[in-house]
Amino acid sequence: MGIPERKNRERNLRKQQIQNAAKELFINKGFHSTTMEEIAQRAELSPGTLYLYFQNKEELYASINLITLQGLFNEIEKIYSNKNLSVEKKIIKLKDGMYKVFKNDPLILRNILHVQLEDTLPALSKELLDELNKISQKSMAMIANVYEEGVRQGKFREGDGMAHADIIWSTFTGLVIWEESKRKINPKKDFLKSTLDRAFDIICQGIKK
Amino acid sequence: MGIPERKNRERNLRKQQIQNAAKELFINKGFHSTTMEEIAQRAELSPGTLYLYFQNKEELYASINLITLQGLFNEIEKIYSNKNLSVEKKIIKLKDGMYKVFKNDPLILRNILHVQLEDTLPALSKELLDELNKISQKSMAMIANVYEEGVRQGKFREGDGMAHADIIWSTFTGLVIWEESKRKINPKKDFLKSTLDRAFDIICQGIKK
Amino acid sequence: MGIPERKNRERNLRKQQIQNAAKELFINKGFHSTTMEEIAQRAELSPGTLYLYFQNKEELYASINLITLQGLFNEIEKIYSNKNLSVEKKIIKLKDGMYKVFKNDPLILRNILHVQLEDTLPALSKELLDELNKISQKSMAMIANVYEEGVRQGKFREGDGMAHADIIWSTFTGLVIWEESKRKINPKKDFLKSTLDRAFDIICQGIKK
Amino acid sequence: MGIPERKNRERNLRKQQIQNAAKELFINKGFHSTTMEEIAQRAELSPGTLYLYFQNKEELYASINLITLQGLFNEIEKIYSNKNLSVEKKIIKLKDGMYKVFKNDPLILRNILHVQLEDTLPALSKELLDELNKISQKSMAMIANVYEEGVRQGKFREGDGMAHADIIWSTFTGLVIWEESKRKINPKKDFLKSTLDRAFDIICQGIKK
DNA sequence: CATGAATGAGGATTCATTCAT
DNA sequence: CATGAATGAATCCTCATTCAT
Repeated sequence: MGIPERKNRERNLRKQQIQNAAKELFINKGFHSTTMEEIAQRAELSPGTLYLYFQNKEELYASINLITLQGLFNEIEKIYSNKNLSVEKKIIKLKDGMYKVFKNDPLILRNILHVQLEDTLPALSKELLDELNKISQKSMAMIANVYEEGVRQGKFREGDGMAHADIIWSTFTGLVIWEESKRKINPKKDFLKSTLDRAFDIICQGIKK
Repeated sequence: MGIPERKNRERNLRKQQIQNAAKELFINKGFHSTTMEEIAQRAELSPGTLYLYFQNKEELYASINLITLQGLFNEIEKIYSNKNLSVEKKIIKLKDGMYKVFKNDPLILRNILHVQLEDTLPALSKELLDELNKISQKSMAMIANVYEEGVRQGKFREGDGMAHADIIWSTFTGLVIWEESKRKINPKKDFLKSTLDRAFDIICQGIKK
Repeated sequence: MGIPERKNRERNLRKQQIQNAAKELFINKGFHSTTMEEIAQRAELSPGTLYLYFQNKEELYASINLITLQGLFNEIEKIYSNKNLSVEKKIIKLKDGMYKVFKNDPLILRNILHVQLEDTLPALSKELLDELNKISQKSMAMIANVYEEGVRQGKFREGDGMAHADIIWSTFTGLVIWEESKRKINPKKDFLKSTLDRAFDIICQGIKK
Repeated sequence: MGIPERKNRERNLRKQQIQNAAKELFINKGFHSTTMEEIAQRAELSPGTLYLYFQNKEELYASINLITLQGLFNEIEKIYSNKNLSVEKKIIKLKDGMYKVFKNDPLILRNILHVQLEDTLPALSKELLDELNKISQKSMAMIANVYEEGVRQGKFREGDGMAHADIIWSTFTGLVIWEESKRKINPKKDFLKSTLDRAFDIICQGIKK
């Protein structure tokens, strides 16, 4: 205990201070339209200081994603390994969990999709890219397991677990992107939650035996 | 018909020439990473000329999406106004129609998704923005109508038409990008058709009364 | 005649306009302390315009040196290929030729020396770097040949041609900058010509068999 | 002697520690490409500490030159005043002495020439500039005396001492710059010593009566 | 209409220097 | 004395847009 620890803690606090400022701006204005100057201003620091904590703009951007990505994985895993939940409940909970993560960091989905479309927009580091893929694969496998468990329990119609994981995941992402883009045109109306609920209600009905 | 008409026709051709060049670049490189210079080069025109047909970069970008949206929703309209189809069939047909369009021009969806995913574009002219909104709203309204017709016929569960249109549309788009991205990792396996069928089968089951 | 030719001519004029502005600044302030903004201002252009003619600052810098080297190369070649001159005369003439070039454009040597003295060789484009090296090597090779010819004719002492080319070249450049700097303290006295003559007289004596 | 002296001694040691670190970096990377941060790191100090010993970067740079400049002067003087050396030997020794100093601090020549070329790169203080000029003039005078001594002894051809000092000095500096710049392109080959020897061999032959 | 050279505002990044601890 | 985090001015370069031809 002592000075090194405190220093380290303070350093992490500063990083978070910057990440918080950056996150909000990236969400509202996008990667390109957000300037380092703006981030610095919002973080109440000078531009140069940002570079003491992050090598460049892209790394700062990437670091924000990494955090939320871990959050997404954790959320899914928590639900997946909850022994007290029925499979039907688990699917609903999965949706709620993903929604919670997304609400906290709307960037995450955008970035996952950018990676998928091999968009070179922000040149994410190979490290983060691998991390992204690894986590998303692990998450999909867990969702697939939930479905297969339901089939085994005679609750869900026969079907490939992976395919249904794709459906669950795609419905979620598709809705999020769509509602997000609608909110750009009419920022006041946010139907995401209710539409998501309805969609997963339909899915639950649809997959029941 | 006469000189004014010919002039107008020529003007539209030029616009298309520019839009085609821009479209490919925007799709491959994104909005910010594509320069007007590049677009001009690919269109075999000079940068200045672009501004004779489009007020600015953003307007050009928006106009492209207008085209894509129009093509897509023409397909929807065709199915919508087919009097011989039951509402259940219509939903299946909608999926097949959209699938056909995407199979025919896989770039279309990516382009639309790029709109949704791209950083914010502040300076769209009110005119174009309205046009974009009008078309997308009309199209979604058609899908909504199909659902509501189903409700009226006692076939579908009670529910907001618009919300279900969003669900149908989102499920479709979500699945397409997801499967497309998976095919990049394993190009030989194309599960899109079967997964789409399964997803809409689930939806149809799920919305049934 | 024709538009392309005129365009080309104008383009070259612009390049020269920029090079002239840059040359003077680079000479007076060095590479690092000269800003592109300053160059643009002196050339009565905007900063962006410079980049229409030169890829970056370093390329602009290199291009200036290319010009200077080329002038020098031409002079050396003229003497080298003159069949009527004995090797002794050629060495004297080389000195006179270099002196002439220098007198005609006193900036030349300073500029070349700046390349040599500049902190770090700027990351010149491979193209330009090759060109620079090629010319300087060809020039040195010609001087070396003159010496070796003298050796073959039994007039000069045995010795490596290249090493003697270095000596001849270095004596010249060394004297020019030295005398030039002395003239700054006492502008009226110009001993360069006579000191150069004496130096090459000594060299001629010294290399004689 | 006592505490103040020790303090002073320690202070000078710190200064040297910094100068040594800086010297190596300046030699290898040049003035502009060397950062204070790097110097601090190599000196195992913090950036701020550097400013306790030197007002700014340029003064640190200048202080290094002053040291070596004294070394150069001392070397020349030592040879000059050595009663046991013949004038011919003295000229050879002068070359060796200058070479030794240069090898120890390659910056020195670069800086002397920068001054001559009125390069404002590092804004050397007027103090150092005067010191530079004074020392170099004294050194030149000593070299001139050696030549004139040779003339008086009937060993060298008639001629102005100062002019021959210029020739000797210029040949040396010219060769050093030239070989240094060649070594930038091909760092492995270092012909300076042998070419210098040859050059002074030629000069000695050339000035002999 | 078309051109394309020129513009110049703006952004990421660097680094000498300072100052609170 | 020493530290090293923070500063912010300075610089290279880009690119959407304009305008004289």
